[in-house]
Amino acid sequence: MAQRRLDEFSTPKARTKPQEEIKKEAETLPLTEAMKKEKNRGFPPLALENLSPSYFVSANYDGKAGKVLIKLYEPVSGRIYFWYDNTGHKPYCYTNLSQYELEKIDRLIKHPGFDHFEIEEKVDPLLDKPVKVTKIVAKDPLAIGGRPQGCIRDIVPEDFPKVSDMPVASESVKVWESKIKYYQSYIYDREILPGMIYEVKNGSLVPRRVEEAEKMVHQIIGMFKDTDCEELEHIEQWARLLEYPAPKFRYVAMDIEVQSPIPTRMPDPREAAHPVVCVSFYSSDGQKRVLLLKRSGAREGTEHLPADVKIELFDSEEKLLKAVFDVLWDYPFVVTFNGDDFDLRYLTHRAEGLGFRRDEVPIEVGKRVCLLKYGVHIDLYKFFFNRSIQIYAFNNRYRDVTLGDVGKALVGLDKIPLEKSIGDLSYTELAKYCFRDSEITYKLTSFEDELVLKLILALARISSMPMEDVSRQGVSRWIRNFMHREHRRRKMLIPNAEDILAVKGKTATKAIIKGKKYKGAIVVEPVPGVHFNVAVMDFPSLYPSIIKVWNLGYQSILCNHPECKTNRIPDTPHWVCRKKRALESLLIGSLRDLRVQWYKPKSKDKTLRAEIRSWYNIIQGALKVILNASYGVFGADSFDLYCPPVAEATAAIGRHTITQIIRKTEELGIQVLYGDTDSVFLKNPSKEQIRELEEWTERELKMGLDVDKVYRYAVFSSRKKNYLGVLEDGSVDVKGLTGKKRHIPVFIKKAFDRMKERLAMVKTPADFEAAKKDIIQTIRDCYMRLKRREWENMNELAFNVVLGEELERYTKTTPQHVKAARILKENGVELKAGDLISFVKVVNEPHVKPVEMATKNEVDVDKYIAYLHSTFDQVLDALGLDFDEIIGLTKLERFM
DNA sequence: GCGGACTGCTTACCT
DNA sequence: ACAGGTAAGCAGTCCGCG
Repeated sequence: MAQRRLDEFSTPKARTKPQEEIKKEAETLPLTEAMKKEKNRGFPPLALENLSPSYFVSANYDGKAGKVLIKLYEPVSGRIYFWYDNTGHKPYCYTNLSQYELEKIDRLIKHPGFDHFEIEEKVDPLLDKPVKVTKIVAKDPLAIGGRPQGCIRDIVPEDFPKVSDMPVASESVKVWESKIKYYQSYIYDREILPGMIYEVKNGSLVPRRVEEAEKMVHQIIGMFKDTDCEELEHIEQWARLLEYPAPKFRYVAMDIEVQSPIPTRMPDPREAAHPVVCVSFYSSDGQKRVLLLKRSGAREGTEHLPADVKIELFDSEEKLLKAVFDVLWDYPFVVTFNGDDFDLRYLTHRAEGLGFRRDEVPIEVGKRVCLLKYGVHIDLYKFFFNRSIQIYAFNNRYRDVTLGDVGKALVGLDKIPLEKSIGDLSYTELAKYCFRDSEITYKLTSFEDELVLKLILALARISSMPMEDVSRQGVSRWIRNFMHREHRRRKMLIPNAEDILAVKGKTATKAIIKGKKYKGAIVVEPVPGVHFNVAVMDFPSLYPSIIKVWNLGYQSILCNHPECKTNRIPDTPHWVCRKKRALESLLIGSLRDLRVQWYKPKSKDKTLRAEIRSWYNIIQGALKVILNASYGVFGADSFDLYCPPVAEATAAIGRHTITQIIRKTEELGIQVLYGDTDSVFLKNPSKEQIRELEEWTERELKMGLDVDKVYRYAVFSSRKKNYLGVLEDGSVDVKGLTGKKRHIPVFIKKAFDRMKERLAMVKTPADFEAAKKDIIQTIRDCYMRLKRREWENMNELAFNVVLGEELERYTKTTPQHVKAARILKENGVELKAGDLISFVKVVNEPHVKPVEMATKNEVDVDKYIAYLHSTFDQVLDALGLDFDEIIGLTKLERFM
């Protein structure tokens, strides 16, 4: 297959115009007032021939210019430059109807957005053969799709059967690629790479070569020289994307405060009925500012802010907003926490209400996002809310996605607690409070060498998405987009989801859990008890390895070659293609290899400079996030390349793999204590046995099995996904035990943590006797304090449970936290899905009360003792202890 | 009318 | 808006019980 390398692209075939000419055109466009006013500063800031190397950070469709607009960030000046498309690229979609047939469709030909037809040869990946399709080219993206009615993509299948001479079923009329965002389509077609470095030459965007990075790419290729050609090509492409340097970012963090008459309620940003009384900024180039609105009756206050914070007092809100907007017209990156839904939205509507003209406001308000006309807005709330980011990039270090909790967990900085409402604060109290929020937002962006921005940049490169989109969308979009890029590059039609499903069908195995689509992983029954010297062996990224080694993808699974039907997937009726490599297998497989063999080791290599190592660590983290989701997306019907048999096959091969490992392990005379999905826990294996197992796995299964960690000892009950392991250095892994779940009362958690600390000190089996005595004491102590109602405050007894749904939607049952939430609501507290409910168990109906309303004497102590019991049982039976006996003894003592 | 066996719902966790 | 598997507690239902 003749393919161009990614670094060779970008000499657009179409006639190009220099940006000056575009600028002249832009000047004839109806320039907005603000644009004219900004012109002395050079607005729009065009990317001209002499532009220094700049990062492609964002792309959008500029409706006024009717062109794609690309934002380039030039790190030396710290400014954004605009580059408008000058190749005449137009939006389009494909159809299997011929030009002749399409011409009969009146509504299409007369559509104001219709431009022309082209005939193109493409490969249909579901048929695996070349097809001729008609490209319907439009004048603007909304003509293809996006309007509620009368779009080309709907007209074609609706109208053709009616105008056809032959009876045609509307399902046989196909339209492809009509739902791809226009600027994404542009990015794929022009093969420009978001996040990478560009210059402007003869009006075109040209990639800038960085020799140092190319050298590393070369080194990586050398390391993978034994891999086959097709795979190597992809390794090279990924490596180039990941080795090129990141810029130093120039950015500002922002936060606003609004004075609302009802302090418990968040002001509505659509109405923006109340004044913006304070705005703070904290920037990478040293600006620390608090802008305050003069309020009648406000006290000066006595709080101290850091000396370098500049406080500015405004006598009108208009002037304050103008000063805020000046900052937003200036910075290439603006960072907020929830700015999409609050800060930027509120500012915009407030400004409208105060009579600002549209073009004086630097914000573009969308349905769910707020973008900037000049720079790039990153909403950290959206980014940290992303489950994959939360779990895999930050190892679940923060639990609630609030500025305070994320700040505490990642940068050790909490919000300032407020006892009064915003309106009752003095100037300095308000300034201090507001400034702290900007400070946390800033530090969440700057910490660990600007990790967050670099992570977003790396993900933008991998997924070919603008930084704004990548920071707001989920991992399935990232994966979809790099798959789309590859389809376009190979001139493959991007299949419609319903066609994949129709051709490849559904699943064949039966899930254990009711309502699931197919059978998943194996969990081995644990051997209860205390076990010394336990080696945990696992497959690094098992599912991506399977996708790679077994050539899994929507094309290859259940392919139509008769000779492949014998290439069976164990434990399923499925087979997989022998003849042609699937794209998913290639792309995910090469990413996996790069992470495991290059980025993971480099991120730990102490011989490298700290900043290089930190970049490698960011990259391996980005790859981890993508690889961890790369199997799940095939089983998610929201994914555009949804293919249930691919997900099912992956899980089935996983079961087959771990089953074989267990069989081989036992053959080698090693006891398997436990295992889950991709891991086995081995009792006291010898070095020799481990080596033999590793070699056998590599040879027979073509996959690496590593020793992940060795526990000095591990404690298992009979429960799956429940254990405690003490590592050689004394640190303790607790998995799944109630004692670590976040909803349990602090009072019980403290006792559990004491036991954990005591167990960490145990080195030999003999040490256990003393440890058991101490643990018994801990439990008795906790029990007695409950019985005597000796706790410091009611919060210690609170269960903290997330409200998963809106309150009204609990119709089938009423769980306890919902009961407590309803009591809160009756008392005027506003609650929504995602809120944490803190409640205490009490004696009288309905047996729960919100913490703040409960008193010491109504606490149902026995319920807490029962909870203490079940929490400790998970460990006690393995230690040969019995909760009732421990408690019984104290009862005896009391009566003696 | 009441208690035990059972199922279903909900949340939090593991890989 | 990535997947399935497991634990735990409680809500709700059904059935038997002179």
